[in-house]
Amino acid sequence: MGELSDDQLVSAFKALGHPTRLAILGWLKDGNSFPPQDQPADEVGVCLKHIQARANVSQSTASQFMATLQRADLVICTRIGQFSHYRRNEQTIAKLGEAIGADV
Amino acid sequence: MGELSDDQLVSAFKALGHPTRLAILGWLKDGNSFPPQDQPADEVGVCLKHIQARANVSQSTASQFMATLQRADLVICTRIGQFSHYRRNEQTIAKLGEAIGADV
DNA sequence: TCGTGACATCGCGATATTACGATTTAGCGC
DNA sequence: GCGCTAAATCGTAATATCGCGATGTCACGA
Repeated sequence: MGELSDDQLVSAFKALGHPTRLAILGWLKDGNSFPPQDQPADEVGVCLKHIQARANVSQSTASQFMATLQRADLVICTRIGQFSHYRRNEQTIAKLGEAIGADV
Repeated sequence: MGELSDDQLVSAFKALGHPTRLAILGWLKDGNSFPPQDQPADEVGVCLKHIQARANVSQSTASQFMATLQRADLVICTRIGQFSHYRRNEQTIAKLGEAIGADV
């Protein structure tokens, strides 16, 4: 369980430096607050469609937001059939919290 | 001692989402690692000139970096005579760490 | 295999950020 | 006052990000 590199820190901070992406990460704390879906949200994550609906952006924008969060390792994507499910990567988020005060 | 608003979180993350600004905040943890100056660095902060020299950027760029960090409340500026001294705002940094996991 | 729905990627214009040199503002010593 | 230095601000070109519609890819069901 290593620490986050400087590059990883920067890309995580960059990803969080946008109001909608920051909000999405907060929403994902309670996956069951989203509409029901075939797979349980608290296991496999929330379907992109539901994230898009709550964020009120186009499909492509929602997809790109999640790709940015994923590149920063802040979320994990699980694809099941046609659906992409996103859930928080609590490990990275915890490391980020630890990095503040230690590295930062 | 309130918490950070969403806007404050976003602007703090945005400010940290740049490798040089992130590095500067780390450097400021040990003000005495900079060249000596009239005022003690661990009391009043580090002179902009020394930050500029270590970051290896132009004077105007260094000034703007610090202004960005200051707008995000991550550093405090103390002007003494002609010199602007910058030190970490540990209070905001601590709140930011707490916000990760709570809000984020 | 053909159509449909879910998602990713492309291409684009609009906007924001970056980093710089030049200029301005202001403090200091003479 | 004058010159010198420190720092903020201005103006700029280059670059990156934002958000969208259009297109491409893939899974599913009829």
